[in-house]
Amino acid sequence: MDNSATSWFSDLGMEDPFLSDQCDIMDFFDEDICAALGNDFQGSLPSESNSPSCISHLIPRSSSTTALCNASSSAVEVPQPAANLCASSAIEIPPAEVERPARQLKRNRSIPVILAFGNPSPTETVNPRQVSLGGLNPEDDAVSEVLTSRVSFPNLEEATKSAPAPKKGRTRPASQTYDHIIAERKRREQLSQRFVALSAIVPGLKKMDKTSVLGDAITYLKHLKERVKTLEEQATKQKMQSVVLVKKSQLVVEDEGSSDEQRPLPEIEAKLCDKKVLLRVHCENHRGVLVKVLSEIEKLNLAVSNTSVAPFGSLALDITIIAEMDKEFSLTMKELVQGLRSALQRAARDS
Amino acid sequence: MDNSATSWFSDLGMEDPFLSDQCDIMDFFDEDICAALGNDFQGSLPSESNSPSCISHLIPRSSSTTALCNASSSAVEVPQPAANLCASSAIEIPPAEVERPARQLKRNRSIPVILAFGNPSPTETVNPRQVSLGGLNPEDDAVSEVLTSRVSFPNLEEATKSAPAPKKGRTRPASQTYDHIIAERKRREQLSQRFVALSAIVPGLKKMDKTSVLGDAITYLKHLKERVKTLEEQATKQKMQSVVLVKKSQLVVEDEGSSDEQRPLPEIEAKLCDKKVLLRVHCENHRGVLVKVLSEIEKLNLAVSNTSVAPFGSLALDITIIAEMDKEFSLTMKELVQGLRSALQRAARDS
DNA sequence: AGGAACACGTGACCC
DNA sequence: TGGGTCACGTGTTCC
Repeated sequence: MDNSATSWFSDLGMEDPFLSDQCDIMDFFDEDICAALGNDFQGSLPSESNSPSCISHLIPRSSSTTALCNASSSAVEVPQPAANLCASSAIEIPPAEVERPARQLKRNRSIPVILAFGNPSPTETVNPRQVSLGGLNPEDDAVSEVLTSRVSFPNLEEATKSAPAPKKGRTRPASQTYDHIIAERKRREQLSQRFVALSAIVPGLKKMDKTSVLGDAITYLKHLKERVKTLEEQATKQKMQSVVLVKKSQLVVEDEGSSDEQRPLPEIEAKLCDKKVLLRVHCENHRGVLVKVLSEIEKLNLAVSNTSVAPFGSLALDITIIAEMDKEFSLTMKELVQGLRSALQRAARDS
Repeated sequence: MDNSATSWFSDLGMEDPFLSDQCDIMDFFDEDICAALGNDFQGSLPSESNSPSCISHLIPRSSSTTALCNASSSAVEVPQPAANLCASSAIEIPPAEVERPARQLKRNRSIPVILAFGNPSPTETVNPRQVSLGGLNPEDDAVSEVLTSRVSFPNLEEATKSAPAPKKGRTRPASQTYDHIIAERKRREQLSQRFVALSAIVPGLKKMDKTSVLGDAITYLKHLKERVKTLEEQATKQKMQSVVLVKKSQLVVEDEGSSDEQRPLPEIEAKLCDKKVLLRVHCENHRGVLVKVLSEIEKLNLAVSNTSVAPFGSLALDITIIAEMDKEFSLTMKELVQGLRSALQRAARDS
């Protein structure tokens, strides 16, 4: 039981592909493009912050290793026509260069049974329109106009933090924004992978959203923990159970067919031959139980001639006693067993 | 075994406060302020999108029920100096009105042992200033200048979507952005709660970040699953085995009800606990019977760890043996009992 | 300085 | 259509 809380790390070996590191999948994008264009692009933005997903289009995304359901071939990866806007002039990024497969059609819910937190591979992404540049309305000419004119914003140079020199700013030096973005993506992807891995092992998952998965995983984990606990203590104590009590039934009642076991441990068996008594006691290994048994036996006017005690299992004790009755005093085995049992139960209660 | 995959939902009852709904904690902010200022504010921004955390300051945040570690005094919450700007003019939000306690000093790492995903509760947050509206650089006058002039951006009216009428837009009707934001906050908070709940259950957690918690939870869950599995099959196979077969041996050998028992005297009884075997043999007291029994036991790859023999009556012998079997070698009690019986009968025939 | 982790607001998408 | 979920880029903090 105690080791279950400490030794479970042993199977941390990557038996599961989900838990493998695969940090390498992120080394995919053209660093030159990022280095060359990124700064200019960022510089041309109104200023720090804002346009949350605007710069993202410069950083192509890997084909989402998270997805489980990308076995659907299709593959074609429509190259996103009509990628209008995105800070049109003043930014000299060839839009064809910027491939952005993942953003549109984010969750491929066509296979709902397999959940995939994360982009389910850009298979059959038919609509290429909708660049959705950072919340900006595509196909809205007015907004596009706004963007364009915003790029030609007068004090552009002031807002520009060109080089990795942060001028005066509080925020990132603009060369690290890249690393920041891809690091964050990597983190997110890893987390999503863990989520699908988790949802794969938790049974009976009804809802597949992250919160539900986590919640059900928690209750399931609790359930497992408790089950292990009961199973473990049953494995030690209660395992003797049936064996043991079947024994007792032999003496007292002999109810054979019923598989009703589960009686507590003090199992006592007595045999009589002439005036000699063979006594077997199988009980929990508490302190003083042997003395208790022996003193109880002597109380019953039995003279012990042989005794043997041995531990069995983790917490059981096996006692064998041979004793002899007084000639004039005869005792039924039933009385003997019952007296002994009650004495043992009293002792167990007191301890 | 099979029910373990289906019946664990039974303890879904909210024994755990982390899993309680507590959706009500979100009804906190002043809707009037939001309705009155929000639209104007949003309209005064250059256009849709951008400034990701700009509107958020109008929506005060609840006192982060997620945090676990706010017992840490420490408390003082340095009030982030010089939080000027953020769309200074044109936006008539009294900064005192806008209390934004949670953003600064996000994770209270003063108690690293208790993890707390989420804001460590804004208790005794002294500073109400620091609007820090959006990702804009505070204390940067140039940027502030840029912002100011941006607000006076010429085609502001074009970008303005005043009412919940989305004019033409693709995005949200701007009255729902509130609900969106708080819904998202609620979702995030729930998720974080689940994370701390999970991290409280998984033992031996070394790193406390979400990814590690999830990963360790996964391996731990796998470990538990496997343990339950082995425990269960051990509980069924091994237990039933011993039970049933001891039973059967009893059936064959003993019939207790008649006072005259012990007919075919080799009475053998075996119990199994883990890999330990308790063996009791009650037989006629022939010469060499103990050696016979012991050698037979060793032939079965059982290592005797304790033995006791005592005469009982005139011609009976009572032997108690405790032995252990090899780990890889599993022996059914039936085989054990039968092998021993045949050996003893052979020995009795030969003598 | 620079990586790592987090919460945030936001647009997109689905039912 | 609206509530719910997701991934994204970003600002921020910690080491």
